[in-house]
Amino acid sequence: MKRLYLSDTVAGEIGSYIAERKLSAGDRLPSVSTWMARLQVGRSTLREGLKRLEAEGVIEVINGKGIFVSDQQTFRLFSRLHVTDARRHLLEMLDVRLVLEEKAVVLATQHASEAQFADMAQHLEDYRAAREADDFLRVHEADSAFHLAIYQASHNEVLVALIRSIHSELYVSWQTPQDRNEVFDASFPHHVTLLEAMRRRDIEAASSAFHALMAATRHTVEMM
Amino acid sequence: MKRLYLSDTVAGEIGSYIAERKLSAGDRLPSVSTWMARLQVGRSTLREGLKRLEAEGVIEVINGKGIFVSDQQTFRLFSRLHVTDARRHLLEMLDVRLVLEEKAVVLATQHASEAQFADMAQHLEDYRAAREADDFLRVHEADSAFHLAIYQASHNEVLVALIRSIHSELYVSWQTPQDRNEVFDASFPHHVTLLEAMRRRDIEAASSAFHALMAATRHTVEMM
DNA sequence: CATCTCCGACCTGTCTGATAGCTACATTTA
DNA sequence: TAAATGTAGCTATCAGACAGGTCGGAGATG
Repeated sequence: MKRLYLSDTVAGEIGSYIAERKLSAGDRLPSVSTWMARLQVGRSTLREGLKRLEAEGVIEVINGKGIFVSDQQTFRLFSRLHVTDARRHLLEMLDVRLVLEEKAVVLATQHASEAQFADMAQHLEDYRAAREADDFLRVHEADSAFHLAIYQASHNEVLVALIRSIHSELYVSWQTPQDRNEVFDASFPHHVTLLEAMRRRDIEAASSAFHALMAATRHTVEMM
Repeated sequence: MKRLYLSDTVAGEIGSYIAERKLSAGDRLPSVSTWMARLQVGRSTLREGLKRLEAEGVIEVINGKGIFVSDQQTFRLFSRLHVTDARRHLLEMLDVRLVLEEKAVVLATQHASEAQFADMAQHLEDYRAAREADDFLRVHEADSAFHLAIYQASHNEVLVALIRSIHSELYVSWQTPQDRNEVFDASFPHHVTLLEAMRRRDIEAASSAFHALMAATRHTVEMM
């Protein structure tokens, strides 16, 4: 049933090229004319393939410079989701985040290395320092980094890929300018408790600390 | 910093056209030459814009027919995930699926309407009939439809959007041609038990039935 | 010698005209 | 009536051309 277009084949071909050579962010790919000769296709066909890879976030084509491997793909998960009730939407997102991150917490408690725990501790320290300096941007960055570190420590690549993809859409929305202090002050102690529990490899305690953290977050959303 | 290319403007323009007129799946868009005249751009530029929208899953361009609004966006979550160990990858996917779908099961048990339960029952009946006819394609379709129905009955739009987006990548992979019978035969009874428990609004029973189902699936993967 | 300017090689962005192939539908034909 | 054919409209692809961005080196300038 699936129609096969040359331009899609081109996209696959170039994607394979990247995968096979294990190229990473910033690496440069052969030029358009090189690919035209190599794949024996016309210019427009090739560019359509490139455009598709670009839309998928695999590559970046820069005028005058060349074709480069992109650092990460960004998707638009909710771009076509018609959100009528913002508060309800936030609560639904929290539900999804809850189950994904709880899994990450459990896996991280089991599998995280000491270096990864140290990494998390550093993010928490940044968190505290930024809060003290009333630098909310950095507070949020540190908070994000802490949670991302948990996902990474889960050693589940699918989970990491998934959360990286939807992170911006899943986490950003509740950054209301109002009452930031409350949100952060309420959740910070739970962060500390969570990290300590994970470090002790105490799944029960880690899980319950995480639930307490999410309960606090949910509470602030429900108050909105 | 963000460079503005005409082809991206085109994509935005056509996207707006769809949003403004609230077009939905299957609706037909003006032809390429119409757009060329309307936006005053060349054909290749326009087609690059279309290719981007196509990659984002917004539209579908079919040779000889025209340009149509697509029913769902599909993004490629694992396109850049270098999978070295297929078996481990499958197990990781199962972990992610487990937590997402368990949440869906619980929510569906609480919130599903009778019509939605009837829908699930119909899919199960299709499942059984297809299995009897040894029509594995339809077996898989019915199975997919059953699980998707659970997500939809959860009434959590974020969950639905998420699972719709990654469904093809999260579920397709273990369709190994070999031993299909075993997989399906082992899991079918659990499907029935699961539906009955949800229908009774018995969260405990539904949850444990779902776990049994996933345990069976995990078992077959681990045997691979 | 150090610095600046300019030019040319190489790259991508866009346009245009032409051709082939696909699809749906009306028309003709057996 | 049903199959074959013609046709209009559409997308897929190609080839060539030109404009504009980027970068580094040759040469001018001090």
